[in-house]
Amino acid sequence: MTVTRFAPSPTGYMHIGNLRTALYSFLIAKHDGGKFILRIEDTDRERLVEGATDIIKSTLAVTGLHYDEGPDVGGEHGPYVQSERKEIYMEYAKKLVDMGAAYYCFCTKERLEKLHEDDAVGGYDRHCRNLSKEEVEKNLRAGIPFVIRQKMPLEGVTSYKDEVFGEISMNNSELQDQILMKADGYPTYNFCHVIDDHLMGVTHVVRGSEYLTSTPKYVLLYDAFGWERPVYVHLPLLMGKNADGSVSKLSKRHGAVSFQDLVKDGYLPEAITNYIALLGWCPKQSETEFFDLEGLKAAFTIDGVSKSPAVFDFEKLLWFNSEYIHKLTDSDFTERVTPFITSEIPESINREKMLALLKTRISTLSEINSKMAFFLSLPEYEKELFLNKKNKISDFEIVKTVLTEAKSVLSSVEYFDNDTLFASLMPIAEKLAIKTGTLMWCIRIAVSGMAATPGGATEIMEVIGKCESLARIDKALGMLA
RNA sequence: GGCUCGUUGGUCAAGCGGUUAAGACAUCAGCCUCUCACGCUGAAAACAUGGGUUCGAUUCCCGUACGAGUCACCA
Repeated sequence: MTVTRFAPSPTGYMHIGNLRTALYSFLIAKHDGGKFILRIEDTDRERLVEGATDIIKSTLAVTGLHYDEGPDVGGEHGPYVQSERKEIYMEYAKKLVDMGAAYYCFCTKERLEKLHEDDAVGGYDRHCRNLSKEEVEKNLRAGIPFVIRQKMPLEGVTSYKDEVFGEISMNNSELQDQILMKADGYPTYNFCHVIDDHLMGVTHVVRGSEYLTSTPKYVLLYDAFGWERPVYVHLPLLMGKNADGSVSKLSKRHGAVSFQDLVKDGYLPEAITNYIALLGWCPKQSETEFFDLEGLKAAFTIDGVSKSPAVFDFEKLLWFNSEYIHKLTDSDFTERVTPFITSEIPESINREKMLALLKTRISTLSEINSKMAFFLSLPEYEKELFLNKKNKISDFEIVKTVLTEAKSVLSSVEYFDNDTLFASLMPIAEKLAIKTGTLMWCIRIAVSGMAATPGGATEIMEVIGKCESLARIDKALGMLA
């Protein structure tokens, strides 16, 4: 059975790149009916951020990335938080030392820093690699702080196969004797993820391609323990476009890059998921780009994952989002957009009609406020706005005539719904021998005060009602007098 | 700098030795229309570069350029 995991470290918000990794990891498992595990990698005690784990969990929940095993839900391989598994790592590290694949290192931070500054050395000089057993015992007994390092082969080549990138080989001489256990007793990522992945039965390791070149070290660990190596699936990076046109790893300076920021800006979780699924992956033979989670599960295969980094395109996300908003039923839309509405909507407004009109014209939920403002109060406008070349309105006389006629017709209309209004108003066009467009242009400007509006004149009047419509027409007439 | 990886229109991308090199977003034009939006139609727009291999390379190999990642008691 395919078992994958998402193993974030709780250091803050949920980056969109992380979410994509979680998504792909989830999909790879679910495509095969496998298991998806959430594991919290909190071994860096200094970067730990309060509440970060909750953000991770809630993000996975709203995007539908439900995990079969993990904190809260449990499972047979728990605990799923690394800080609660501390003893396990030391045990395995010591095993490695006994096998001669790792060693104690008593070098001080100061010494390491000095090595670091000296470019000629190029990393750790393996000073403690050949300490005698007696020396190690003595240091241990003396309570000298230590770390445990992996003993890399000095020559030869280590290779592994990645499902996306193919065969990757590194000269062992390139490999540092990396730290497995830190002086504070916590393991490093380099060590504990291997232990956990093995213990938890993870079959496919899915993660960003920044791990491509360190994976040989992990593979060596599996080999040392005599464990079966997992299938590696490294994902292309997500990039952002800089102001000067260059690209770099997607980060805050490119805009809202955390899931919650995007949601706060009015993006729908399902639109975000759909869009990021397509960044670095393409379905084999598909006519559509629209996928819900079920569709993704069915369509997702690793051979559709690309190798080259993808630039995150906010324009396209925006398009996906507007498409998803348009597809919402009116009641779903109302439910989801309401929390974004910041101003009071008066009773006189036909709220339902207004939202229906706006639904197909906004791209993010937060746009609702600016788009609906003119319904609530008439914006200031110049009378020149009535002039319109296409509708052959070159002077104010015709505007005045139209509005005067409209006012008298409207006064006797009882039900202000779109169809009735349209039917009542049309005779004016006939009477004055003008086009529908000309007639409606004058009225629409009067009731909206804007050149471009969501919906036509009659739809707008349906929303604001008889009283307000007539008041706005009166105001226009006053301006023109 | 060493190592690893990548390079098809502005962006996401299909292609997997022979194609008029798909499609989507964005852009532009036209149509539709009670303005806008939607929708429809169309346009412009790409195989980084130099060598091979081959009857034939976007596709395979090598070099170059450019880009990215990585070289932590971070993950």
